[in-house]
This record gives sequence, structure tokens and C-alpha cells, in this order.
Amino acid sequence: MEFDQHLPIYMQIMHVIKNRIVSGQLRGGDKLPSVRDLAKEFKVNPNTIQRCYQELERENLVFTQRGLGTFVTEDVETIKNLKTGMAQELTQNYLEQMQRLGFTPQEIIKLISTRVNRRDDHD
Amino acid sequence: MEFDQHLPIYMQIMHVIKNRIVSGQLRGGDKLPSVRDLAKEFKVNPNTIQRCYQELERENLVFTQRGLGTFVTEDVETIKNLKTGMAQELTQNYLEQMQRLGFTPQEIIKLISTRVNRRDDHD
Amino acid sequence: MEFDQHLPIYMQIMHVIKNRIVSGQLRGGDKLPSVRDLAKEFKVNPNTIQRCYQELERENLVFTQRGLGTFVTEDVETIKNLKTGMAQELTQNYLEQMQRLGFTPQEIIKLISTRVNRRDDHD
Amino acid sequence: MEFDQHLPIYMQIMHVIKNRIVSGQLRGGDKLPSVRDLAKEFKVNPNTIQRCYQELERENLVFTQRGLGTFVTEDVETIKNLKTGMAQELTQNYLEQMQRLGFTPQEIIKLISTRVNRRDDHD
DNA sequence: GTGGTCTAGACCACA
DNA sequence: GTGGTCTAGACCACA
Repeated sequence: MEFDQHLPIYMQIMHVIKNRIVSGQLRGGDKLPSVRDLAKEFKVNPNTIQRCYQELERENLVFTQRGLGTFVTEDVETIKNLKTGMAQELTQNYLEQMQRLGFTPQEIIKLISTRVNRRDDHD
Repeated sequence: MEFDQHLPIYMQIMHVIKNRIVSGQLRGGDKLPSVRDLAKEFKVNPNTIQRCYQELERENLVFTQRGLGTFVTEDVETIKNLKTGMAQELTQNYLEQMQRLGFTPQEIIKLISTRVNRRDDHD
Repeated sequence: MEFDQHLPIYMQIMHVIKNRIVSGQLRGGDKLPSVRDLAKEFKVNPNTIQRCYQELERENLVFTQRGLGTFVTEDVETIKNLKTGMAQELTQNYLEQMQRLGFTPQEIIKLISTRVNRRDDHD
Repeated sequence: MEFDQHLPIYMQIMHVIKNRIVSGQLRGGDKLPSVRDLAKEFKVNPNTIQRCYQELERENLVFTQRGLGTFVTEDVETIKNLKTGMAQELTQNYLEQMQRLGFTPQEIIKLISTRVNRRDDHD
């Protein structure tokens, strides 16, 4: 068992940015905040943001233009893949944990249906 | 933004034990490992386990008998409530994260149905 | 027979603080001494005071604000309940011990009436 | 503040015996248990009982006859004084604690009357 | 051996 | 400075 498993900060920030991209807060072609600005927003060393942008670029989610900044990819397909990938990871984790609690697939789908419908009604 | 999600160790261990209870690995009346043994298993100070067991007792999930040990509650209702409570928390978190990714309730339920069914086929 | 009545220190200190609250030395909203200060006052380890404050919080007699301190509840009803609860415990113990000495209820009430009246005269 | 105020064991045992005398479990002239027997009953060193009997004799509550044992005084007056003395000590402590909680003499007598009467009804 | 309490002292987040 | 958690290690009562 490990109890200090928390992800490196740069990965946590990558995750936040991916969320913003997938949810449409950041759209294809949008400029990301400057390394310094984002470092301030997250109260984090600029190097950490730098690393974060590097990794995002490696995943083709952003690209940088010397002297201009870092931008969200305009490749719709990449973003779409990101979205489905993240959704599947979330869903897989969720299902695994529910089954570990002893819920059968049928029970899970029933439970989630009622909750989703309830949200439909109220929100 | 918060980058130190670090739940206290004693709570993480509480969570592990709750999982064991809910999943049936630990059944009503079963003896939990001794404070010292579990401390070794988790490579943690006995006081931390002590705190963990105390909190579990406060939640009526276990009871202790001086000089004998700590035991899982025999109250089926309490365990049942724990199970539904944990399931609802997992489900709520899952739904929130999915909606933050931009999935509508309909999309979520569709995605989860297909995955659950796939599991049905393969497992 | 039990000759080690030794109530845990943290409970004894809880009792002291409850007395201060009930008697009005500490009023709703008042800040309690810091964990470290009270530890010095009682010549006791800060952890012991920590435990004490935690239990008091669990009984809703105090609340803590991270980084600011621990404060007496402002809920008048809670304090009132505490007061009557403590009074009843004291009274019950007193009556039990008197009856163990062989005093009948009538004798007890007579004895206490005369003493209380004497106090009335002199104080 | 002192937190390990517990009375010496021999005094605690004196108190128990005084209770037995005052309540009539032990009557004037009755033989007390032998030092050894009482030591067993209280799981205590015989020396402790010896000390206890000595002090009780100093207070004229018991007398010893070489080779026969220790006996409760036959002086009715002494026992009566013991009884009233113990009752007054209990009562005084009770009243002090109640007043420290902020109860007025009138409130105390009212509270105790209702409790005593309730006992009258039910016991 | 079992849990319960306590000390001494560290490090943390929050303000 | 404030409370919160944790370690290392001690001693206790109960069985």
C-alpha cells in the first residue's frame, strides 16, 4: 500500500488544461495563458508550467509558436480522441470501484440511470 | 486550485477497510487485524491505525472489546447503509467529472450502458 | 473493586472546559486558548489538548477555524443542554452516594434544604 | 492543575469500609474480614489493608483484639457522627460543584426535590 | 497479546 | 500563530 501517491503537480495541471480543452472552455486555436500567468494562477513555479506545456505538446494537444505563445491544437480529431479517452478512463475507474464494492453491472446501470434521470428533472 | 489532495492517512486506511467490509472480505463479527499488525501491513505508525479504528467505531462500523480486539459490526443495516453511501459518492463524483468534460446525462448513460454490456459479455 | 479511577487526562480537561463554558467564564463565540498555550497551562502535551478540543468539537461545544483558533459554540441551546446534563449527572451521583450511606430520599432533601438555606443566610 | 490526584489506595479502602459501616452492612461489634482476606478481595498487598485498619482504629471506628481480629466499634455515637460527617462532606462537595456550574441555591433545591420525588414514585 | 493514552517532537496548510 | 496529522516509543488495563 502506498499513501502518498499524489501525482506530480505538472501532471495535475495538465489534467486541468485537458479538462478545459475538452469542455470547450479552451477551443481549437485559442492561446493558452503565458507560462508566467498560469504559474501565478496556480501558485506554482514557472518551470512546472513549462514542463506541463511541453508534455501537452508532446501529446499534440497544443503547439507553440516562438515569440507568440502556446495554442490549442486545431485538429478536431485529436480533441475528440482526448475527450473519449478521458471519458473512458473515468468510466473504467468508476466501474472498477463499484464492482470492488460488490455491485453487479446490472445494479450499477440501474443506479446510474436513476441518478442521471433525477439530474434531468432538476437541473 | 488545490494540488495537495492528500487525504490523511488514517482516512485512506478507513476507506480501505470500508471497502473490505462492503465487499464482504470482512464480514459482520470478523476480527480486524490488531492495531500493531495493520500498522506493519501499511508501514504506518500504530497510532495512525488506532485513530482509524476509533473513527470507524464512531461510525458504528466496528466495535472493540478491551483486551480482545476490534470487530466488524454485526448490524447488517449499518453495513448496507455504508455500501449505498459509498456507491452514491462514487457515482456522484463520476457524474460530476463527466459533466465537467462536457458529457450530457444522455451521453453518459449511453456510454456506461455499452461498457457494462461489454463487461457482461466478456467477464 | 476499582482503584484506578484515573479518567484520561484529555477527558479531565474537557470537563474543566465544560465547566468554564457552563459557568459563563467562556461565552459563546469566545476563543479558547490555543492548543499550545493550554498545553503549557496544564503542563501537558499539545496532542492531549488537541484530542480534547477535537472531542469537544464532536460534541458541538466548540468549533475550529483553520489558522484562527477554536471557539465556543454560539448555539445557546447546546450550552443549555450541557448545563442541565452536567447538573443531572452531579445530582445523580450525589443521590446515589447518599442512599448508599443509608439516607432516605426524605432525609436527603431535608439535609440539603437546611444547608441551602444556611447558605442563603450567609452568602 | 493536577491530573493524577487519585487518593492512596489505603484511603480508598478506608472509604469503602466506612461506607459499609455507615450503611449498616457492617454493624457495631461485627468482625471485619482478616487482613489477608480483604487483601485478596481488593487484589491488594496485605500491608495496604494493615495500614487501612490502623487508620480506622485511630479514628475509633474499629478496635483490634490480639489474636481475635478487628471489630467495628460498638459506640453508636461514633458511627452516627461518621455518618453525618460523610453526608455533610458529600453534600458540601455537591453544592460547591453545582454553584460552580452557575446554579443558585433555589435552583439546586428545586432540581433535587423533583429527582428525589421521582425516585419516591418509581423505586 | 489487545486496545487506550500519553509524551516529545516534527512537518503541514491556512491566515 | 493556528489547528491537523504523523512518527517513535512508552506505559497502562484487561484478558
